[in-house]
Order: sequence, then structure tokens, then C-alpha cells
Amino acid sequence: MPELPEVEVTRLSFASRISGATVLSASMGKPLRWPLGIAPEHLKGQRVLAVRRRGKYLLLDLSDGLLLVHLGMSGSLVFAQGLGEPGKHDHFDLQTTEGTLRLNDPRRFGAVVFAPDPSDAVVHKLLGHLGVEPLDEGFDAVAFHQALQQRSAPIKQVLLAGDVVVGVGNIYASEALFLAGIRPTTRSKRLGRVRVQRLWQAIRQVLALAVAQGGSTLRDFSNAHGESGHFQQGAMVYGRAGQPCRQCATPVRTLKQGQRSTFFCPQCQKP
DNA sequence: CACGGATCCTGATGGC
DNA sequence: TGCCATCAGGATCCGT
Repeated sequence: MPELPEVEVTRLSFASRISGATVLSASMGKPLRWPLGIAPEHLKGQRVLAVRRRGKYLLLDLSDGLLLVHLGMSGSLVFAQGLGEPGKHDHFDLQTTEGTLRLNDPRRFGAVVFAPDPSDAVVHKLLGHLGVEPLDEGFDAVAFHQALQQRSAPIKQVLLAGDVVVGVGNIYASEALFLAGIRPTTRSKRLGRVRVQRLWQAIRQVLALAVAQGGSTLRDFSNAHGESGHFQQGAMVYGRAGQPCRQCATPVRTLKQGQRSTFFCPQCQKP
């Protein structure tokens, strides 16, 4: 579920309701990707001041520290009152006066990490290298072009790396490159100003649209992959290997880049 | 220091 | 039905 749009939609779903709440208790089930950093009981009594997002991380500002939550590949959060006992894949609960925030994550690639203060080494390690936020004013097309000029890797892998721009995951990388008409294998530094400008626009467009639509559009499509066709608003190329391009009818192709599936239209996307 | 590969973990799916 | 291989929306670590 979790690329930038899904994480942002998750954040919006509980940020205002949890803000101002006081932590009543916290508990950790099976270990996640990284240790919490403190005993869960130490979160008790802290107030939740705000919920922010950086890349695919959710940041809960507590009165006495920062709680970083990452959903990994398979994580999801619910915030509700009266949640029952944790299920098999529920690995973290934060019980507050306003409700309980619960992390469900079958694959446990996600993480919940506490840092006593924002200058903590853990925070720096996790967030320090992250690139610019694509939906912020700070995402500048000229600077984006300059950054891409420095990189020789294929553009799709540079997008996924997250040190130039954050939040673009495997689905939206394929989608944005399709919208921009750029072949995913094209070396980053070979992209000229005009094409980078198109990519800049495409990234903002696809992410903003996904947020506006509740982050569910592509996911629903993916789940319905190969099934009936009520997903007109779905992906242009992701998950559509062999199917006709929605723009030119050429069969969509797939390949592996860094162990991840890439989808593209060989006709619409130029090297 | 940037790049490419291996790696963590569980579940769903498809072929035989 | 069982068994096995493959694949899945992420990101870090390590060798080169």
C-alpha cells in the first residue's frame, strides 16, 4: 500500500484526531525492521502534538521526543477506539486518550522508532539522506535537472533511491515515466532540460492525483489486475504487461531493474 | 562515492 | 490437494 500518496492519505486520516491526545500505553509485538529504541512503557504520559510526513515516514511529534513510523511494503495503520486484541500481524499499538493507533504489517519491513529529540543520530540516519519533497514548493525543476545530471544510473532507479526526490515508489515511478514519455532505462544524466521538466510535472501530477483520490486508485487497479475492467482511472502501464498501451495500443513491456518490476510502453516512452 | 546485488519477512498466486 | 517457484507497493548494507 505505501508510497507517498498512501502514506499521506494515512496521515490525513488520523492526524487531527490524534493531535492533543495523551499516550495511555504502548506495546510492541513481533520485532519490526528496527528496534523501537526504548521500552514501550516510556511513551506513556507523552502527548501527541502533531503528525507530519517526510518521504514515506510518518513523524509523530511527542511532547518528549519523536516517533517515526514506516509502513514498509505491507504495513497499514488504523486509528480507532475500542480496538480488540491485536491480531496475528498487528505489531504495534499506541493507546491514547482519543483512540488506539495500530500497525498491521504482515511482512514486517515496516518500523516504529523512537528518538528523544530531532537531532538524534537515529533520525539523521533514517531521514538525513532523503531528497526533496515532490509536492512541496522546494521541488524545483531546475534543481531537479541539475541533480539528475550528476547521476549515471537509469532514471527509474534514481527515482526509487529517494535521495534526489522522495516518495516515488515502484508503481508511481513507472507511471510518472510513462506520463513524461521517458524510457525507465534511460540514464539519468542523459535527460535534457525539457524532458526533466516533463518528468517533474509528471511526478507532481501523478502523486497529487493519487492523494486527492485517496491513494487507492492504483492499488485497486493492481488488485483487480487481470479481472474485469472497471478501472478506467487505473494505471497506464503498471501491472499491464502484454496489454495494449492506453495511448497507442502497443503492448506494454516489463523488465527488471534492481530486482523491481518496471512497466513501460516502448512506443510512447523514448530512450 | 555512486552503483548493483543480496537481504530482511510473510502471503498470494500459478504451474505441475 | 500438495509442493515449489515466483512475486509483492521498501530501503539498507556491503562489495566493487
